Amino acid sequence: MSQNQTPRPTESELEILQILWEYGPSSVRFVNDKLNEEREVGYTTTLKLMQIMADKGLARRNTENRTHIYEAAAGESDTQQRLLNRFLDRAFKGSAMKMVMQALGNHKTSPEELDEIKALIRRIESEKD
Amino acid sequence: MSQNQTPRPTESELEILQILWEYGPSSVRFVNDKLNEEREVGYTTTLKLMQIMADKGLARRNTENRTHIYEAAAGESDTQQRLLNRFLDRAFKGSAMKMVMQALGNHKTSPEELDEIKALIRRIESEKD
DNA sequence: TTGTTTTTACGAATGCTTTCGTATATACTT
DNA sequence: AAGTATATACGAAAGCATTCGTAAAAACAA
Repeated sequence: MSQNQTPRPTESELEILQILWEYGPSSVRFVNDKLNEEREVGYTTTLKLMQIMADKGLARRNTENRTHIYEAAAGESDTQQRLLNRFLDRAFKGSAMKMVMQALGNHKTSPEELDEIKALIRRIESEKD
Repeated sequence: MSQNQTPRPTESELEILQILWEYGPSSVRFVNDKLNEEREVGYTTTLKLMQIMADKGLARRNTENRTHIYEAAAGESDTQQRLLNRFLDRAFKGSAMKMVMQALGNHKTSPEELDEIKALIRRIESEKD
């Protein structure tokens, strides 16, 4: 029997994951410094959170050296997909359409981005075989 | 000085708001029954939640009769928009594009829905003036 | 009127997330 | 070697969301 899927991260955990995804395996010090560019967070607060994340299986850590190095256990896209599905259910009763319409409607989307979406739609449509 | 914006609903509160949006002003009994179609929830649990929602300004209630009637204070679209913006920031660092691509890519979207989105894109493109 | 049902009100327990103080170990500096 | 800086570990406090027990009031039924 293998382990279950990694659990859903809390908001603070997600904030840390974003940093791990962007910069790769990092020390607590590094992550805490990054967090403090946004808002004040105590070092031991970040440490504790990252320890919990390792416990939960959200992050892996290398403890060979004194300074432990943490890395995200799950990929960014996988995690986003899971969070998105859940959010979709809760806030939009599962209607991806409604949500996409809201997102496109209210976020001023650039022409280039619209082109990208059109390209994606064409790709999806042609995959129908 | 007027009141601040209505606060962000928690997950349980959102569940109740969905019912209020769908069925309009409702009693605690009605909402609790609806919730119980999905999962078991005690009556006083629902009552308490709805009282808190009234406190927070998420719902308004009419207390003229013995059975209080609650209604959502904010509209569904407004609330969805606010939740979406926040979710976008947290999970997708604010990139609506990335999220839309994920949503379209992984949710099997029907041809009709794709057409709707194409229509929306055309509308956005033509609004450029 | 007396007992039953339905409703609101209140408070408290539980559980989860976040924050941080303190202790201890390890490395670095002089 | 002694003192300072940096790291992990641990536990507990604080805050918030959720759940529910109990009491009191109001309506209804016999």
